[in-house]
Amino acid sequence: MTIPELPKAYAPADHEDRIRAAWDGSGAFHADPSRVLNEKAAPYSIVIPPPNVTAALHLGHALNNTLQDVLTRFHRMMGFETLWMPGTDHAGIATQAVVEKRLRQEGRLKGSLREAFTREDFVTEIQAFKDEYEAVITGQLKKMGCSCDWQRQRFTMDDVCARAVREAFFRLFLDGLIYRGKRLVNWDPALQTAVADDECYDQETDAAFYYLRYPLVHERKHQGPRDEDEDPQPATWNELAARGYPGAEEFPAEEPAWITVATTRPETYLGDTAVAVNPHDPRATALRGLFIELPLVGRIIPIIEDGYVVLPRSMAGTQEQAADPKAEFATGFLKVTPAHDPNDYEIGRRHSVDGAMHEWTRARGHPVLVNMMSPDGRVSDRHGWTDVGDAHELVGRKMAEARKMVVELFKARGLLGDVRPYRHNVKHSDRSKAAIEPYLSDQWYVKVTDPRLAKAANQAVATGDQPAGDHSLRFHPERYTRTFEQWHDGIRDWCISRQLWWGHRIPVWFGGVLTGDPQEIRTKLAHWEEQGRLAVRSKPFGDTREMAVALRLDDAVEQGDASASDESPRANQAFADTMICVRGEHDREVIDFLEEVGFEQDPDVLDTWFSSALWPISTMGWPDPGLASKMTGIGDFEALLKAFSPTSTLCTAREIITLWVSRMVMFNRYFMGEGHGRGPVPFRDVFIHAVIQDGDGHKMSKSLGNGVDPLDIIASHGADAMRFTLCQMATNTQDVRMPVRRDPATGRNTSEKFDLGRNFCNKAWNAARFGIGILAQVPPADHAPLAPGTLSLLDRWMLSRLRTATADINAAIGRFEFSVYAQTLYSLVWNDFCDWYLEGIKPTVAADAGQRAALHASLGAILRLLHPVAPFVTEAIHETFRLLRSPGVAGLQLDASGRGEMLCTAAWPVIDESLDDPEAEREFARVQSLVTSIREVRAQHQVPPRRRVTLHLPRHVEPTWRPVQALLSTLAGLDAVTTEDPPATHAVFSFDGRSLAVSGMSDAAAIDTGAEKARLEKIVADNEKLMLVLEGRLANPGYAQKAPPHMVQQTKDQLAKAIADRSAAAEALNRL
RNA sequence: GGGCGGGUAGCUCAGCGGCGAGAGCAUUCGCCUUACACGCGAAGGGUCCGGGGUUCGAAUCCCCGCCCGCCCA
Repeated sequence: MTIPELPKAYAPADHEDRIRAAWDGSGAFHADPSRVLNEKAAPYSIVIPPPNVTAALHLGHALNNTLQDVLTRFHRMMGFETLWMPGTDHAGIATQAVVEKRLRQEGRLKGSLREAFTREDFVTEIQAFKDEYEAVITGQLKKMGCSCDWQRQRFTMDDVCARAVREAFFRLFLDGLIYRGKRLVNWDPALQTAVADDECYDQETDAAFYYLRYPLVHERKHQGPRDEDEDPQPATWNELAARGYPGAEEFPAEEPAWITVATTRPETYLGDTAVAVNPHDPRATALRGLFIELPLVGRIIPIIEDGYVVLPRSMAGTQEQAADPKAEFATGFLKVTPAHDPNDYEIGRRHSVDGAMHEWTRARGHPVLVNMMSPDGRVSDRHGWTDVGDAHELVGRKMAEARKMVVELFKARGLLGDVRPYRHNVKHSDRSKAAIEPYLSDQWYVKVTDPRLAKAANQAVATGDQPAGDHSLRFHPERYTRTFEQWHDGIRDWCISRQLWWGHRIPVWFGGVLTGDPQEIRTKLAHWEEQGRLAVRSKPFGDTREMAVALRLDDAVEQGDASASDESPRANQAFADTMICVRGEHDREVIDFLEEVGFEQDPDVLDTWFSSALWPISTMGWPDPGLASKMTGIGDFEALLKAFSPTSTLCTAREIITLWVSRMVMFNRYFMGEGHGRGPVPFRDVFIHAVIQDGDGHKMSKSLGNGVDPLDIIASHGADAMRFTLCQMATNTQDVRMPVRRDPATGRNTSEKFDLGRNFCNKAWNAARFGIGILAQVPPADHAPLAPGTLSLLDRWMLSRLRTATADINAAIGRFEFSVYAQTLYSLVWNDFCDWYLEGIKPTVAADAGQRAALHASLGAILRLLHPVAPFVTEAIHETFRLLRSPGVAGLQLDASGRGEMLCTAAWPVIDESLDDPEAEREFARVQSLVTSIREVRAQHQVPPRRRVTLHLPRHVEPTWRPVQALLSTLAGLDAVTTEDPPATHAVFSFDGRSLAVSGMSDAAAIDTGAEKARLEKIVADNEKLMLVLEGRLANPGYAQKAPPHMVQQTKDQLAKAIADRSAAAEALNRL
């Protein structure tokens, strides 16, 4: 058989497509769950963190997926039945925003989205966009060499995953873990949806502090039903003075008194429900029992005491308080607008449960939360605000406009104090750039505060005895356990509704205006409920303290709405409070009936993380694998879930711990544990890797648009080079900076950082080219595997190094130390195999069958060890390498796995301990050391590499070098080793405390004495310096007494050698 | 505000009680030595952020401080 010669350089583009096609064609990455269930192989599984379909992948994803592929390929070669489940995520808001922007750029969308498109048409647009980007992303992953099970690829909104989402929602709803309530959210008035905190950014804005005077009044005197005509009685300065209010006497005694609030958002005063004062404020006591009458509106609100209120600088009790920048602007009085400010919301919560606000507002029938804005960002009296009073001219105004008007109205009434310019951060929406309005709206929540969810998640990481902790989930690096735990400790209920069109629609129908007989409807609902096809709940439900606020607000809203539209006949209000969750997405009978009688489905969609949280099980067909098989035509879903769930490892970045990992753990434990939160975790190990930053230290992200396309790097350096470099950078550091530059020739990004990987791949390629070239020349003898003991020193050394490296690599991958894996390979291949082994065998390998067997074994093992990180180049080499035959070396197994001829399914090397050869390692280290010394001398005398020199050894030393003389000559470029005295033109060097000589360095009659003198002087100086250090150490009495004896001995030996080396060099210097 | 990480060669980073503190790139010198110039051989280059402490011994452990970054409020 003729073995083809490999090209001189590895050109990735010449191989990658061919090899990828071969992998695809072989089905090598398709996991077979039956092998697990039949106990033919142990399972190893990973689910991909599904990339968003909003944009192409960047280098951060390249790192993430490279590491997953290393794990996947490693375990596949180790003999595990290995599943790497690929897929993509629909990314609700991000994708919707991107498509909306695109439509605008194309001129196909002007004005409001909701007016220009129907929901259905817009979703069709997004669907097309998703198809486009899903293909781009899949293409990127394939080009990177990811060995995913592509036949099983999923999408978070496909039928299989949608089924899981529907079931999960239904079960949580049924179990009372989902509720609907009013909460403050970040409201984007342009997109008209709630947005998450991480979808907002702060922008410095020039604004102002407005000082508004709020009149003080007495509570009306009579109890009982409120008399609308009874005006509240103003409190006068006189009275305040009598109550001991500091400074009251400076005002006209009989005039109505007021306090001043400072605010940057005067328009929200319409929603004020209290004024707060710090309990340490000297004015607080004097104000007890007094109230505020909101100008124009006429609403009476209480004065409450709360430590959150910033004291003005003049009253600050501590330095810290005075240093608060707000203290400069503060008046000590804070208008409390719980429906329009998160801090005020918290104050509202604190005081509504058992505080003054609660008692008082309850008695007056006033809500704690007054919402004065409509979803499009205008002042509105239709969303929970009834007491408009004289403020009606503000209704319908945009918030910014209302601000100006409020200021004017206060000014006209003499109620405007100062206006002071103030620069501060204002939250804006990432997607629309609109200023965020804190906004109270109806949202759906998962009650993750329930112990079955958050607490169960924490139990998974806790160490200790059951049931306190089961330690079934481990983070790597371990420190991230704390992040995970603290998140769950401080967790708040999870808002899962988004006011979008793209996503899983909330499967709940509300009672509206109904037609039909309530009794009949009830009967049907009960019947279906019994069949498990729907779940019925009346709102409100739940009983937490937190909800008390929301409930009171719900009441308020109902009052407001009722006055606004009082059309519905009372009989049909029977289902006004009814919420119905329909279990089956395609249960037409139920859905059609509900809609016929007037129930309407909630228009909102679920937060994307809700479906992501189910990813490890939804992709495997939960809850109905049989149905999943029917839907997809993939037959073995049933076995898939049994064989591969829970998965083995999750590989992701740290900001995902809270967003995604946490939710997967909660859901997996809940749904796979029959509702008690003690089910299995979705994965045993979570590996957190570094974040890739751009050259400016910003995180590469799809939304920032600073991502570098892996395909650019593949184009300039090749996929393996990119993978190796990324792997080599994956240390336990938190961030990796990756500056790139645009190559003017191609217009693509590239970076010199990847030269490391490219050079290494080329080095491996050429080593293989050389090795294969030698092995192809001589047909192998028909021979049993060679015993290591029969091999040469160099071969035994190489096999010993290989065995150590393999053990190190196994351990490194097991501990997720990817950079250790890469670096171990680098030095094994480059330093040991190329620099020493291949150089050393050149003169002998042609005639030494044992050496050829060792070469074959080494090369075969290296290809396998290298494959997980550099799959293309190794597979390309293997195409030729596998044609070679070799008797092999006993103790080093390079079996085929029996699953095809390709390297990707070859077995991982198993190297027996018997190949450990410390004696060979020691002996060859001595050779390396002498070779290096000779090379130093050669370099200093500028001896050309081709020129051979002669080594002169003392007669009694020579025998110790005789066995390795040939090796020494090869590596150091010697023509002879002699015991004869050197000729006049020679150079002396110190080795092992002895003075050795080299001659024949040039044809000139004399050597360069200047260079030689400088060289020797440096040796003397270096050794003298070292002697000082070592002598100092030994002179320390504590050292000899307390340090371990072998340390002391080592120091003594070092010192002896330094002294000998110094004197050898000094002697040579004298002779010169 | 709470939590976490980092500061080591010109650059990017390893090392985390005991090596004269390392690697890759960059720099300098010599080489197109028949696997590889994406290469070979050699060299120079360090108050291990600052200050205390523990220890026979600290880049490494502890305390204080100064910078930089991330996550969660």
